[in-house]
Amino acid sequence: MGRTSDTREKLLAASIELISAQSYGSVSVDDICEKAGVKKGSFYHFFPSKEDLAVDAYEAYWQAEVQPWYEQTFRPDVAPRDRIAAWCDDNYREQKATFEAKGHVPGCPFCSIAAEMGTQSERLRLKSEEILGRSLFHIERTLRDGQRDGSMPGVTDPAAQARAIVTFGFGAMLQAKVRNDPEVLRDLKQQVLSLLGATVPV
Amino acid sequence: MGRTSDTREKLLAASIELISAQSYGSVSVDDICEKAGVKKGSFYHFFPSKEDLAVDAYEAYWQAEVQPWYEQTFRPDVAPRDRIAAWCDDNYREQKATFEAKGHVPGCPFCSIAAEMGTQSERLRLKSEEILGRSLFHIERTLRDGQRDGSMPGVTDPAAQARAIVTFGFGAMLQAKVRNDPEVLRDLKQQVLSLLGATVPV
DNA sequence: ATTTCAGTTGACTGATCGGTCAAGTCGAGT
DNA sequence: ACTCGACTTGACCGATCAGTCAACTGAAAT
Repeated sequence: MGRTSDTREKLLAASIELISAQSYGSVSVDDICEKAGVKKGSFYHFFPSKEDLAVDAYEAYWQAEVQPWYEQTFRPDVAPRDRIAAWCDDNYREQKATFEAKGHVPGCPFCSIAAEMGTQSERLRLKSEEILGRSLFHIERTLRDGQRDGSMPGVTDPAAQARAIVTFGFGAMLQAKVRNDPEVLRDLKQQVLSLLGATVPV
Repeated sequence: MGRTSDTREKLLAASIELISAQSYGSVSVDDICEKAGVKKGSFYHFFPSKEDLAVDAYEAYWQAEVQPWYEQTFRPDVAPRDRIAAWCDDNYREQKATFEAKGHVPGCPFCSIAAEMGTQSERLRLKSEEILGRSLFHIERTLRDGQRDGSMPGVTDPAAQARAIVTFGFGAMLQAKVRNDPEVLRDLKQQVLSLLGATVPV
């Protein structure tokens, strides 16, 4: 019944691309529609509001782009230490590639929209919190694996140390954006792994 | 000749308050004028654009509020480790106080505007970078002091370790904003001090 | 007391904002 | 082949956006 289309997906893709490169507040519904090659009436056929689109777009972006990369990076057959190292290096490479292509370090899109809209849109904040929680989950599971197989003797409190790694990792992405210099992340791997070397639990 | 007024200062104060609590993009010139009790014509008598106001407002906010706190916190007569501890605790208390008063963890305003506008306004990004560099300066000087007086035996590379502390500290403020929970910062002091390899008495 | 000009005012602009709507179009299921 | 409704279209809405302007006001310096 009726026809189908990929308009919804085009809107999701256009919005995440524009908002990640700029910001939620500076990207208009018209901008998104133009980028997606869609008329505004169609936009409001699929999404009740710009905010609804954004929430769905971040979830779709995670599922389409980030989740597959996490599942690849945190494969159980990779040594725990190498999973963490790959996570750091991939983040570095990605930020560096965007910087060289666009001239700007974009930072983490989930963190950026949370920093911008966290106090104004509880739904956007919750979506960011949820997605960043999935990152934490992979890190924490990795630390537990490393603790179990004895390859990470520095891990004494996986939950707390995973939170520390997430804090440092996304903090470093933020610093790279502030300085607009991807080289801030060059030694991220060593810095994060050294967080696990210290036997001082929190 | 002519008259004087505090209109400029009122605009600076109103804008930093609104933008910190909301975001750059969602605060209009009209909002700022209304909060300052000033007509828009006066706004454009003092500032050529909203962006110019924001740059000046962040600098004025640093000079009026943050710089005095830093100079108090990082007084040379305070033991280096206590300076770092106070910096962490004050940040925790401030975020918690705002959360209890307004219901939202605001995060660091300089980081927030950099996350929002860093890729769009080079002037705003540079101002954030400059101000965050002043934080780094105080931390690094503290580590050098601790290294010199022997009270921080874990300090081997003050510049690098200061960058790590800044990365972790502002990363933690970002996580607190993402989760809208100031208690994320409760153990910031212990976590930061453990970056230095120092043992923390509890 | 007069001059002078920094500062103030409120009405105004054209563009753009998020969002609406009635009138279509067209493809999948029958 | 026809129907149903998912989807598309473009005109439209009132509000708000950043920014302008000429006329006005009043305090400080003379």
